Amino acid sequence: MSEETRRQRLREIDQMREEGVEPYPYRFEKTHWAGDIKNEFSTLENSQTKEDVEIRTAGRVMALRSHGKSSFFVLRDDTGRIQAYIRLDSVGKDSFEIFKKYVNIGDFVGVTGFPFKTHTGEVSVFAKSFEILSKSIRTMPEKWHGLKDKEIIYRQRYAEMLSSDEALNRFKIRSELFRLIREFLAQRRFIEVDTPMLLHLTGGASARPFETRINVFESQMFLRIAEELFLKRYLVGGFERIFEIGKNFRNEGISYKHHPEFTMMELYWAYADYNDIMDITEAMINHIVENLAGSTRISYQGREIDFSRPWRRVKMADFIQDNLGANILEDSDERLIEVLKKHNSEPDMKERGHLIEKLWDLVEDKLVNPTFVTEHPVIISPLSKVHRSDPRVTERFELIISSMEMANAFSELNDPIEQHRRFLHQAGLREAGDEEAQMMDDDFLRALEYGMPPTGGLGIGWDRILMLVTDSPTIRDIIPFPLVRPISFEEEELQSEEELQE
RNA sequence: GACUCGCUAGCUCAGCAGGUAGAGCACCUGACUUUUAAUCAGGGGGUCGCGGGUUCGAAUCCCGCGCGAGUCACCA
Repeated sequence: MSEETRRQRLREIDQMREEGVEPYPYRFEKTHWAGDIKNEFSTLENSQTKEDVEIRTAGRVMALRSHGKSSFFVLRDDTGRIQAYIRLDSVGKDSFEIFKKYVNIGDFVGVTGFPFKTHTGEVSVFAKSFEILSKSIRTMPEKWHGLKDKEIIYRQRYAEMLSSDEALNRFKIRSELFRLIREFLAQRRFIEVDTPMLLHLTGGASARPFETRINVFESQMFLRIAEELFLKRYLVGGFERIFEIGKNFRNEGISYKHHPEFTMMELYWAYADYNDIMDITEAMINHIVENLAGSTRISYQGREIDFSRPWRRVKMADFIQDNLGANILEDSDERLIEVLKKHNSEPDMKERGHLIEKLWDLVEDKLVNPTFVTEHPVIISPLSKVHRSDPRVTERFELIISSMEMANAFSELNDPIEQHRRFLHQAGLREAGDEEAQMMDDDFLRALEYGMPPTGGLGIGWDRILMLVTDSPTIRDIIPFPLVRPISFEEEELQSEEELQE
């Protein structure tokens, strides 16, 4: 990495200090944000000044247009960009010299002055004084094309954020999403709780966990793959409407819709069933999409998705029957395998639940608009109640949007004897080599034996909803700091350190 | 994991009949007191992803590796 500019900056910083200009001061009293200034003074006439208003704003210098005895520069903060104007006769010769000599694109600068509109009608700040707040020693990405290299974008997300307003906004939307959820649920008497991520055994979902070790107990531990089993313990304890938003970790593949660390929300609602959960899911996602995208009809990767209610509901067995001609409730295993093979899908295991999952995968991509797929067979739903009028299936639904599973919910199984039986079946699968089968959780069963109210439960992968709302083609675009293969910048960093030691 | 494509200055890219590397932005110097991709003049900056091979000579051709992107397969 040859970095002439960086070396120049380091020299400049020394020089600044010699001249008594601190490159990294402690504080700036900021009274106005870029977006606010633009809004508040948009009604000024061209060339009009408002000298009675004092503005103190700060941000990163994104553009610098120097004209000898004056300069225009653009400051960017997390509300937008605002142009500032500085001139020799307003800040004085010494100060102006410092500006010319030391302010570069990329630096943080604070400005004190008053609002005005330029001849060409841009709301700006007329600087009466300025302060360098933090010197940057690396060059910014190109101002017009920005960063395009995906590798840099993912590995140095800060570089994308600081150079792309679109990126900054994308992650502001992420934050806004979680604010909206909390607001929505608080209005309905749901309270936010938390559960452990570090566990002695995992459960609540079918997935391979990350393994780690704890030194004090000298024992193996797992990162959680779901919040479910602990949130239900809250219900046993007496909580009625709870939710948790947090990370889950699954030691499986990475794809445009899978990321090993992802943000899941689970919600449990005592005295409700899966029909109630369907209603609240529909209402909540509808509410969030409308607020974030401005409409319940959005365009995702060139395809329209319509969130207007009510959403389509199809029974899993019917949908597979209609599309593949297989009956997952009645047909023999052999018949299911036959159908799978006909569609070039080779089952890894002959276990019936696995066959059903594979069949489902074949038809999932037919669903674009929000669709509730309901009544999954008991065999693939170890934590949900048997359907009240059909013992072959459960009171369960998954929400599919744009071929992605967005939510999974059911009338929660609260019969401890039945739950024990289901765990035994899962344990059998595990012994037969299914690494994703659930583990027997005796403490959870003990909790159920104390009694858990009838409950509707829900899990939503909000990252995927966020993909839709921001029209992002991959989940990595909406995870601020996605997982990347560790390597490659060692050399670069080593060199940087050597330079610093000079 | 398989296949396809990519990796050249800090960033965005050009250069590939094999002849020793270029532009724009950014940076430095100078001019310029309402510009907005400011303008004008001049200048510095590269182990062409890494390693090996072919060749008098490789950014360019061949092989291996690394990292990334896309498609497919699998788990939310």
